[in-house]
Amino acid sequence: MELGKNFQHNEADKKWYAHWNESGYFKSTPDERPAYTIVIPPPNVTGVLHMGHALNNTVQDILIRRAKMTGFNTCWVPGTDHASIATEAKVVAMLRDRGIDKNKMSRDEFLKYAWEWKEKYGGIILQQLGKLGCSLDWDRTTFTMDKDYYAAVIRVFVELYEKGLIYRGVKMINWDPKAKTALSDEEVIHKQTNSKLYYVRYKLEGEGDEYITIATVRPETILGDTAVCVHPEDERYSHLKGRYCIIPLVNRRVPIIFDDYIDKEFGTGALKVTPAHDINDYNLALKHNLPVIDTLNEDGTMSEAAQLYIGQDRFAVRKQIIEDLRAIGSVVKEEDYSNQVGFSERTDVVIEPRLSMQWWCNMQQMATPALDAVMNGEVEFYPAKFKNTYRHWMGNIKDWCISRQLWWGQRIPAWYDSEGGLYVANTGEEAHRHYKEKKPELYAKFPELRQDDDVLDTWFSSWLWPMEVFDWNKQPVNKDLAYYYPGSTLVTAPEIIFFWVARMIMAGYEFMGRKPFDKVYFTGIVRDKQGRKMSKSLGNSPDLLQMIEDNGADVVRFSVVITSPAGNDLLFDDAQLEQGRNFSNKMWNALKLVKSWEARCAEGMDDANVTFALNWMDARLAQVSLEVADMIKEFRLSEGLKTIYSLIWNDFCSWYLEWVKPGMEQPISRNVYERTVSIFERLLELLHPYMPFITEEVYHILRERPAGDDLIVRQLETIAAPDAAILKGGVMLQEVITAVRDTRNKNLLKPKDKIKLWIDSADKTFYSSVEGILARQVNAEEIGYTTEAKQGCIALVVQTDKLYIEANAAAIDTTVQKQQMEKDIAYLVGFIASLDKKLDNEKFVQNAKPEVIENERKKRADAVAKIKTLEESLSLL
RNA sequence: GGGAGCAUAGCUCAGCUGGUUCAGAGCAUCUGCCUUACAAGCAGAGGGUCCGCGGUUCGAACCCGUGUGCUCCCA
Repeated sequence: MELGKNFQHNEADKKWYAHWNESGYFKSTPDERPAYTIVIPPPNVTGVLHMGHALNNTVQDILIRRAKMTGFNTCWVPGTDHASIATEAKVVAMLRDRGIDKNKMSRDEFLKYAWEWKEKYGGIILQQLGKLGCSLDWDRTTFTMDKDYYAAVIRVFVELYEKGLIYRGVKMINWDPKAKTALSDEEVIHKQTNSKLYYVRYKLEGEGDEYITIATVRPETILGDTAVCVHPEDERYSHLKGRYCIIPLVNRRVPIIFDDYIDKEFGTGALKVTPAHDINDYNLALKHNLPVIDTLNEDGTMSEAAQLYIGQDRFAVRKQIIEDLRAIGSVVKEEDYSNQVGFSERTDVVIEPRLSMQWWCNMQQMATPALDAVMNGEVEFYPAKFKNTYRHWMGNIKDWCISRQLWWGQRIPAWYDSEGGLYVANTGEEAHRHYKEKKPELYAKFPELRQDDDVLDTWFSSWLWPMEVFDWNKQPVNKDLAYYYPGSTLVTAPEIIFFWVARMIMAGYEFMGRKPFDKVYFTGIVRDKQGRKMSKSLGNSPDLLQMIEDNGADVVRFSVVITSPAGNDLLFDDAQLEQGRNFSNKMWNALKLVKSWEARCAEGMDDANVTFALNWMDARLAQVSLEVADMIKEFRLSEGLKTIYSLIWNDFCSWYLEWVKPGMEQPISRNVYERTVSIFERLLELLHPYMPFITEEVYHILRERPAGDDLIVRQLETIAAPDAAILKGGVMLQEVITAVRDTRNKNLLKPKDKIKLWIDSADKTFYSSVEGILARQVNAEEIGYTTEAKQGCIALVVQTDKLYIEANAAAIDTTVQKQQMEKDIAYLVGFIASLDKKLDNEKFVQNAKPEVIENERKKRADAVAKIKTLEESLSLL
């Protein structure tokens, strides 16, 4: 079979993904094996694959594939969430493009369009995950607005309402004027912003020209001021007790009030109080019984109540009002000021604190078991540092605002009668029944109920994900749920620890009575080369699909994982793609080499000269397999990949293949060939979870295979501890080869110049076992043994063995060699001195553990022996 | 303002319970090679005040304190 110059990823990716999928390898049904379950963090239905997804899902796929190869029945559940705000915005935009105004259509009409949009675009991101190689059980694909899922969300709402944990109330909420909905605290992003602090004077009521000056960054809210507040102990203002001042422009008379909430140092020490637009001011208003004037409309324009600028945007008014205030001489001064401003996570507009009637979920009770579970390790966090973050949030948990003024989402199952009476129920019929029972007379007159217009926060549905993907609501006791729940590992980004992780844990305990997953692995954030977070607005996120197209999924996976230490941020750089490409190429070439031997196999050859290589490679494989198993267990995936990379490139390609490689046109022993192929297969096994496509392709080219013999489902053998002596021998052999090569280089011997190598060592057995390998690797035509110094040779020392290179004397220049040896001796002398200092120190000998002392003595003895060897060799040069 | 984390080679990071085979890896750099799978390669090399200061200890990259710089989360 003729192999191409390179691995052709485009064909192989497509071919193998289809093969795996069609062979049912991604599917899972409960059986007697242990389950390994991952529920995907459902990507937003409006989303397209970006670097964050690539990292997150590559990690999950690695865990799943590895588990698959180690005896688990793996189930990775795909799906998407409906993303209320984002999707509704998309649909509104789509309608606008078609010349349709959302405000002029009914809820049902709008939802029809929304579903149309979802059917058309909602599956894109899942297909893209397939391109990345994700081994998802597609038959289990779930959407948070599926009929059954919808019902589950409603049921949970009703249950929590009946338990008294959900209630309706007026509070200060975060208002998104663009999406025109309330948001939870978690959906507000605080950013440091450069603002202006304006000092504005309010005239005091009464005769004369007395003023009080306040400082504000939001002068447009002046129109809603209903008091000015100062600290009771502030001497500057103590004379103002009982006085009133006049709000400029609107000429409203408001009291000067006193409260120790005020920070005397900030601004002028006098605070304008705008109860409708600031939570702290609102609290003051409650305490001091002040009126509340809401001067903003839902879209962020000024309301009728503002009296001025009605219908104008809040930011335009901010500029205008300052000019107008300046015109009447009310602006005292302005200064630059840096403050934290809240922005909407979804629409990126500035959030308005707003008093509003919303639905709330009291989290206090649910938080307790969820907090305990993480603190006592029942749910394990990796890295553990996130336990702190979690504890902090859970310990100060606030009620969750769960209603959204949108149409796309689960509509709140609350109905109102004409008197405002409230009925919460799973269905409209049920609500009517309650109504009829409770108020038969009213019912007789007005049987109609009006359902609440709002929908629930998307996270109020996705917190049920780990259980509802297994059909919890419809069949609370079912085989899948019993088998797959709790999930093994949740892989997600730390930024949604509160949004989602914490709430899933709460929901798990509240509704299942059990945790939703055993472990949570938090990946890092993907950043660009300069360390900036990748984002649409910065435009620094590469086109991932193009990247997969150009490089193949394996290379993208490689580059994403190789640089991503456990739980740390990932700095993505194109250089890593190159490294991955080179690695693929390396394996492809190794395949070509091994394949080229297939036709040259000879039976019954004497393998003695390469036995060491075979045994050593086995031992290295065992050693690395064990290391990698530990690393993956601890989510040190990047280290695992580095380790495998090095095993394949260095140990296998650079050493092993060179050691067993037959001479030009020479035959190779059948036994050596077969063992080489097996070793190659085992390397592919190790690498497969990281780079599934090329490994599967190479696996199949390596040998003819019966149907069903696919790498993806191969089971890893249990590994016995490697033979330490062979490993040590391998290191020694490599050291000798490197040292001889280096000496050749330093003495300006050409690669083609033949040498004779003389060895003076106590361990002749070892050298005879590697003689053939050694001779070829250093291009020696002969290897001999000696017990005395060889005159006229270049001497070198490896550990405590002496080696002599006999070569064409004319070419030899020993200057560099000599310098190196002198340096080595000097280093060792210093080393011995430091050891002596330590060993002569009584306190050390008294306090240190015996084995430590013993080790120091041994080091000293070795160093002494080595100096002796070096000196002898040096005297020859 | 509260909390968390980080600082080791030019870059990205390992370094588990303190003990000179522990100062490491990969990438990058330099030198020599078109050597019979691979120049997307091979062989070899150089490179660090382990952020500063103080302390604990026989011994500190590692533990404690402090300063500086950076990052993240919360308010």
